[in-house]
Amino acid sequence: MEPVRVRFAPSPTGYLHVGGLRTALYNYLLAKRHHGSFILRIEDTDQTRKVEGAVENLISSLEWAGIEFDEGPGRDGAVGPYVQSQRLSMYKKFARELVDAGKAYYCFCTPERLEQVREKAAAEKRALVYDRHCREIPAAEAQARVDAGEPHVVRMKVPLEGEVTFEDQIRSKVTIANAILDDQVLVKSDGFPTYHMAVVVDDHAMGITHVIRGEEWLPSTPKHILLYQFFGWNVPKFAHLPLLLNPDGSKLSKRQGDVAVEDYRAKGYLKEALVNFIAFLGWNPGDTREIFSMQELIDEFSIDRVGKSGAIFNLEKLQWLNQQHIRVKPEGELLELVRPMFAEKGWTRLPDEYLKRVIGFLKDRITVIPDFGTECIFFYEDPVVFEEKGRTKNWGPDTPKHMALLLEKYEAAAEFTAAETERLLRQTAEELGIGAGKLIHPLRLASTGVSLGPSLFHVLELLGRETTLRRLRYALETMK
RNA sequence: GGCGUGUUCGUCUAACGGUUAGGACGGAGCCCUCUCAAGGCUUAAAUACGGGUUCGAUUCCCGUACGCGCUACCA
Repeated sequence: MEPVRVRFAPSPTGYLHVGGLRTALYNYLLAKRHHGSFILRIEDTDQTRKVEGAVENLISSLEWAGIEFDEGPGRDGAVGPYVQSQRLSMYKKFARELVDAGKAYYCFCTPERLEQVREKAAAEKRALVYDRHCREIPAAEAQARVDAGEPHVVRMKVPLEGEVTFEDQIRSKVTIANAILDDQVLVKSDGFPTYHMAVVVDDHAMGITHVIRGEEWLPSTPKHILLYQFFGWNVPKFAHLPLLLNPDGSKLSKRQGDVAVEDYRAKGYLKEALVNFIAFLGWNPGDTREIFSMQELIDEFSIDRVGKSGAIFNLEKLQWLNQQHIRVKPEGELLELVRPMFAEKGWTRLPDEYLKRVIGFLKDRITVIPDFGTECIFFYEDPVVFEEKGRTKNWGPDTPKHMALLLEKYEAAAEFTAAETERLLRQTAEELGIGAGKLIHPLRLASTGVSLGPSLFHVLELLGRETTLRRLRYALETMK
């Protein structure tokens, strides 16, 4: 069997869209699964939409997500270049071949005339296709007009009869009658190929075996197949992925939330979570497992299990998955993700060992990386104010007396471990003839400023005797 | 308008003709507990509609409805 070669072919119009990430991911997974090659190709045939820096941005987002390409811009294989604007001569050559073979023709219609044709068709409620006005111009005449410098495009000569049928890997058999197909423009008047010309030429030239792309390409696939036939080339396998949707069911768009991969990265989502989530939008392993690493996805992915219907991008599920991936990520790795934010907040003096333990405490109670810096800030700073709700609930008239007693015991404690601080507290409660809760809650408030957080005695142990006692004295002072 | 394509809990989905239609997120409740989480358990919640085919349809066929995509010298 021939080796699998797939490609992801974005246009450099800005950032990597999450829908694009999924397309790239599925291509990548299939390639890795079959020890094939994953190619990145830049489709910049529309000069008007080009955005500066977009290619670099696309690549960095892909790399962040852990999707490495085997061939592409800056990583030459045998079939480059991998940027379409650098392959113009090739398209020109093949377009010429098509014209000479009578499979394509020069069209001199102006945009205005085309517009009129469409309006007329719309008024008559017919399909809005080109009326083939230039299709029968004699070759010699057409060539003469081209030579004379008359503006023109090249159109494919779609057979008037028959139909194209192909087996989509996801949708099974799809059939479209040639009669309703447009005489698609192949080469624009600026000499650049259209998408339709460029994909076919490049996918063939680059030896692509499987074309996995978004569902929006399904209707134009017959034209592509016709082109393969015109050239006498092997047709690759096609798989058209269902779309990613907004909560209201429309095609996922910027207006209704973040769509750029870099947005999710910036908001503190782990690449592991985003990849896991995006993979499951349209694919599943067939059992009830949901937490998957990239390697596990590679091991189990198959196009057969990709669904047909569009999937709504459900942020809550992503949040849950992020939480799950954070929980299993080693503290040291989390620390590196969190470090820039800590630096911003000025928490640079705390030793790594301390921070790792804090992360250990916090990692199963947060959903997104920045939560490490907002969730329990008492790990990083002494509290200056005390939560009002906690004060009214847990700070009674006797509390100062109790806390003072506890303070004394803690000052004299032989060691300041979780076990010892807890023992001393329970002992004190017993002496006072009250429940331990009557001391624990005020102590939590006094030492952390809030009434939530991990196991109190472990918090105290980590804070250390000095910090704990300092905070207790401060609390007693301010809450007299 | 034309063409294509899709339709299982609110959401992501499982069930390749026979299931009490399963799981997960989110919701509700309970348990655990020094709080908040996490975790465990329980629970509500779906086969768009109408015809066929079949002993039997979520599953196969046809139609309807609705959604979505395409209909550019954009991809």
